[in-house]
Amino acid sequence: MPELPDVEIYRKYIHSTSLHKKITDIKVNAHKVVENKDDYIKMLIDNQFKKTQRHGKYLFISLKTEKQLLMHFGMTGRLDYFKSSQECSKYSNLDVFFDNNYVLSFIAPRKLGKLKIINDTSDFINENNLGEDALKIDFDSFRKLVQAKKGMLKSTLMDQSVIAGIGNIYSDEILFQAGFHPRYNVNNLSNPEIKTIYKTINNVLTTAIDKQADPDKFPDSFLLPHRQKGADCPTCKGMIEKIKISGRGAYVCSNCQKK
DNA sequence: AAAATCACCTGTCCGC
DNA sequence: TGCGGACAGGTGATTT
Repeated sequence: MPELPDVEIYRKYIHSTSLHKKITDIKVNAHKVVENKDDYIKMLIDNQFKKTQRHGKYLFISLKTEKQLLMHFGMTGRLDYFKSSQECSKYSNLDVFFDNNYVLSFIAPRKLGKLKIINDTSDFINENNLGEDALKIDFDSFRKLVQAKKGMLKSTLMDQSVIAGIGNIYSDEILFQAGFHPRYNVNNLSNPEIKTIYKTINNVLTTAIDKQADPDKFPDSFLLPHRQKGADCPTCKGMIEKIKISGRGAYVCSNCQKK
């Protein structure tokens, strides 16, 4: 479930479980997901996690040496920290063993995740053409970026080179709460409307983080607990419909969301 | 430039 | 209950 709020929860998870412990061993289970060669990723052994940092949907873990371990969760990635006497998930891509006999597993059943040792986070962000983090960008920069775009609002929100962190689920939530249809043309937005969207992004993402990114804990006024075809809109009790945008499912209340 | 489609993988859900 | 197809919270390449 890895959009910005989920990745932020994972960041906190690593922060509270895995820092400042000696890494005694690692096990690479999915070579497709771990981009480095075996002898290179082995630099984790005898190393330590020192610090966590998130940018959009990417998580960076600083090592005791100058390097960083990059995590990207794809569509199904998650983490688990457990006693080494317990059994690892059969979908684990990488296991990191600590000297306290605990293990951190990076688990991505569809192998769409990515793990990699990198030298510098800002180089990585630049090379991968990532925009500013959706929670850190200021309004003026956001407004300028949006005004330079054309096309559908949902696509703009999900474009990681514009702002980083929003994916399919949370773009639906933001559009629902801001009251715009996913196909709404960004060119038609007024300044106050851009401001509304900016504030909604902030509100939705911070609320989601606050609720551990668990839709079951979200307020009932959110779309997410109702995000299925034929469900009742929490605002107008009309029907939530499913449409397709760029091959992705988008859920919308055409009564509440401006076309 | 933006949108759609496919590919990458594999588990789960839905309909017959 | 069983089977096949569609679909899944991401990204990147390719085509229209």
